[in-house]
Amino acid sequence: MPPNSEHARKHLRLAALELFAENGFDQTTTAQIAARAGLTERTFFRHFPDKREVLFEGQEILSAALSDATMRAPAELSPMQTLHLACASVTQLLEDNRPFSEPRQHIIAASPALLEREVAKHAALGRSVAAALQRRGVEPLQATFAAQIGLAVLSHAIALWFADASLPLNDCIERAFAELQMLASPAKSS
Amino acid sequence: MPPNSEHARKHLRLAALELFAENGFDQTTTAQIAARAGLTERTFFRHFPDKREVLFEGQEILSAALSDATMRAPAELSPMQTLHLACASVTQLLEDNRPFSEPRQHIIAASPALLEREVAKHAALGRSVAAALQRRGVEPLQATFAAQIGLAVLSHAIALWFADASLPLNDCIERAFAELQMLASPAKSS
DNA sequence: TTTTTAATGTCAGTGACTGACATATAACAA
DNA sequence: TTGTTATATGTCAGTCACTGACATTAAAAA
Repeated sequence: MPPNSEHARKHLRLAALELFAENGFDQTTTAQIAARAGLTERTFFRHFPDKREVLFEGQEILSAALSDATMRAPAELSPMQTLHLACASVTQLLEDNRPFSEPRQHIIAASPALLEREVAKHAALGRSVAAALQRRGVEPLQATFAAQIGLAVLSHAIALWFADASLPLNDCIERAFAELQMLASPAKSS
Repeated sequence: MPPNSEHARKHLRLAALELFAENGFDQTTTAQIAARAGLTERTFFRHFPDKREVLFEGQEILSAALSDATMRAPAELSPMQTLHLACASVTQLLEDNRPFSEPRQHIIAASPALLEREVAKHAALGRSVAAALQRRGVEPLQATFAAQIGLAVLSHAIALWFADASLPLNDCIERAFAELQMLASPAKSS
């Protein structure tokens, strides 16, 4: 094979993770990351479009999985039922990634710039799911709205899951969708 | 008075708006903005922490209004009733700002970097509202969840409002909250 | 072994952003 | 009026993220 590229990406990601954890995102230069990986700054930018992106790889996998599940759901399901099913279908993916995403969250939470990128990724995920709903015949504005709500529920489920490590993610998802119904129903008090 | 600062800010904002509309965000340098405002690049960065922020002023006003209304709502209201009331209480503010926010949206939508900042502002608004709900006694995770849902409803209401200029924003808000109930209720089909 | 191709290195350059220091201008006091 | 002070701005040098152009290496295939 021609010189392996995955090898370099892996090392760059690892070096970045270490340096961000040690010195913080802002105090770390891309040249330092590249140096620790035994590479040049220029090579860093050949693998990642910008300094932040080194922490956000694999996001497209979740996005694709969620969108696919949304499109493939039985046609008779309502938008929210569709999203419920789609969320349930990506639990395995999220559970596999948990060991990686846990330390990442700490780093991201410590830097406004990284937080900004994180919410941008979340918004992109929302647009992707909304597009999938549209392909099921949902009106554009409705699709965007439903996707936003569905992702808020998923985020809440993940928050519950992070708060209590013993709970399976699937249970958290069930609970989050149940809490959505309670929140949205007009009769319910606090 | 000592040399007026508001004057410079206004001119910088106006110059930026014009240049972004003419040449796009990426093709505009901060030096150009400052030059059109009759100032220096250094002065630009004394008034705005970064190039994007010149488009995002007044956001704190909405954030403060929404948080205040959330905190001041009658104690017996449920979280979602509280947010419904809070949303209704900022319609005037949003309607007054519409002439400014409409052209801004076009510029923002044309630049990924600006879109990223916009969703970051939205997320910050969500954190602020969640904090307000917490001060009403709502549990942290619940508060974050409810705030997310509430802001998604408000966003949807604004989308409806932008889609049909003849509708009053208040009607859009009522409709958006009604649509949330329909979406969330399990019995309903698409 | 030679050729080819993908990955990397080198280097110069742009533009966002910052710190340090100097200057101007308006209000206020003498 | 004149000097003093505080705030806004100018100037300049420097760092760092990011890019284009071109040269170089190393593995794969011919």
